[in-house]
Amino acid sequence: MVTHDQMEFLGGKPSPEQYQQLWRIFREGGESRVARERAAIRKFVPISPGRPFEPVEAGQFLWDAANQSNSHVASGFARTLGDLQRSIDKLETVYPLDSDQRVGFDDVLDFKGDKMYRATTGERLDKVPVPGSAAHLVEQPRSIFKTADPSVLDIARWLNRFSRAQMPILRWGKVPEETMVERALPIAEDEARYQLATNPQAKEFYHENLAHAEGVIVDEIFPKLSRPEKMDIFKAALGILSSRQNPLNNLRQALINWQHYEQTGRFSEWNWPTETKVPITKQNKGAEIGGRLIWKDPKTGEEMSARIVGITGKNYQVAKSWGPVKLESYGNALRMLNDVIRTQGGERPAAAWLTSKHPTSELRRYDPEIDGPDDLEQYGAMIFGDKRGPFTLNLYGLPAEFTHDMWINRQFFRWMGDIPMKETEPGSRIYVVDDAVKKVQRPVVKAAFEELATRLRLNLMDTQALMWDFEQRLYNSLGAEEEQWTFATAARRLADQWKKALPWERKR
DNA sequence: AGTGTAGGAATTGTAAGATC
DNA sequence: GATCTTACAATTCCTACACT
Repeated sequence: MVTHDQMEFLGGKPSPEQYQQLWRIFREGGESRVARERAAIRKFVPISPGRPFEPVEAGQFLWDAANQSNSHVASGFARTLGDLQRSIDKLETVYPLDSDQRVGFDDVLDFKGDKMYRATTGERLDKVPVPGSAAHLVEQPRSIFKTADPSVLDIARWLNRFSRAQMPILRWGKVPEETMVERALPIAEDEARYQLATNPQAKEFYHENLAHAEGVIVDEIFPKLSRPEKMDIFKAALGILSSRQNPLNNLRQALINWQHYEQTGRFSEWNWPTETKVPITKQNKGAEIGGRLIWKDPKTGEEMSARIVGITGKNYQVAKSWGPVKLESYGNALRMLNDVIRTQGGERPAAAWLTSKHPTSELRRYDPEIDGPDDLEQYGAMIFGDKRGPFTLNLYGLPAEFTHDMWINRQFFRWMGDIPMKETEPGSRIYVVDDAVKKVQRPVVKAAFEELATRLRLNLMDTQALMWDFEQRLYNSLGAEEEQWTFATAARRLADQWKKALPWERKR
């Protein structure tokens, strides 16, 4: 879909080349769709069999149509270029494009025999790209958007368009899973090989970055973490607290909880520095542990809110969650970690248990809800969940596991031409959905990356690191400014703060 | 009635960027 | 410089609904 920014990019009256682009989109679409759609397009373009088209003329017609200076549009099909584009997009969802030669809005290619040219510039392109591969987009950063910092939404929409122009959309549930994996692989391989040629160190990034962060933590914050079994337990807490947190907050909360662990021998299920007491009164009497308590701060009159984590004689004990997801989301997993340390008989055996495989029935001792047949062997850390489990295993350097992060989702569904978006309310702002990847989709994405890893002769973790870096380069080359925290930069920042005061003691 | 799936609500501290 | 806005390295829990 063409955004307002893109419309502005066209800069009022398009150049002949841009008319030509416009025309190509309509012409190629028109030839590859069913008659009904072709008829709709002919409303805009006065072509008839036998009449040779003039691309510039046709583009001019489209532009006029978009600007309402043409009677064909008076019937109300489209009023602006954006409307026109939305209509095309709608048609595309009804009548999927054939996987023919159509390419992106601003990237029309000409083929003469097996030779390829960029239609806009006439530039000869040596390599015929794999349809859907975005490698050449990273190679040649371009100004697609007029604003300096297009939103992720703008870019995701443009990327959907880029993919759909070259291949049919593959929607989850509409096509077999194998089809999606087959689609993904050639594109993935092309993009991965581009990465290996241009930024091969990306695959080691994850490991080296983490090693650096560990060094800073041990040297400047908690020297006791130099003991491997303690670092292993710390990493489990780090993994659990990663939900919806960037590395800075993730590491900060893990360090704060480690303080609690060193003092009490267990991790706090809630953000303990926020713990406070609220007197039980007639009005708030009868609330139970786990419930939400809302009260007014007696000093400031400010409305406060927290979860009840305990009840003593006269007071409710209340606290907040470790992060932006529900208190239990972190709390349940931290309780499991405490249980593992206790029942396995200490830090060293607990770490060994988390990093080795056991039948699902044994994992159910800690997490009764975990999926899988009783005798399926899974890593102990999988009790922390589908995302946090593999993430924790990656922190341990176990390369066999797959972490489902938002970049992997964006990338995989870009290959399908269907980066998901949603409206929070009808008519309201649309967001790129980075979350809510269904459980059933995960094995499919994982299968594609496993096969990719095999083809590249890399392990899964390095493959992920490589592709994660590619997707970020792609978004950045299209104008996103995705600041990326890493554990190393987070550790540096936190160590500096540590010297001044413990973070939770700093004045807000 | 039971099972499986999809999708929405709830959860909330931080800091960069925008605006005053 | 102060204050406000926005979005975030998403998950778990719950409910509605389709299907058996």
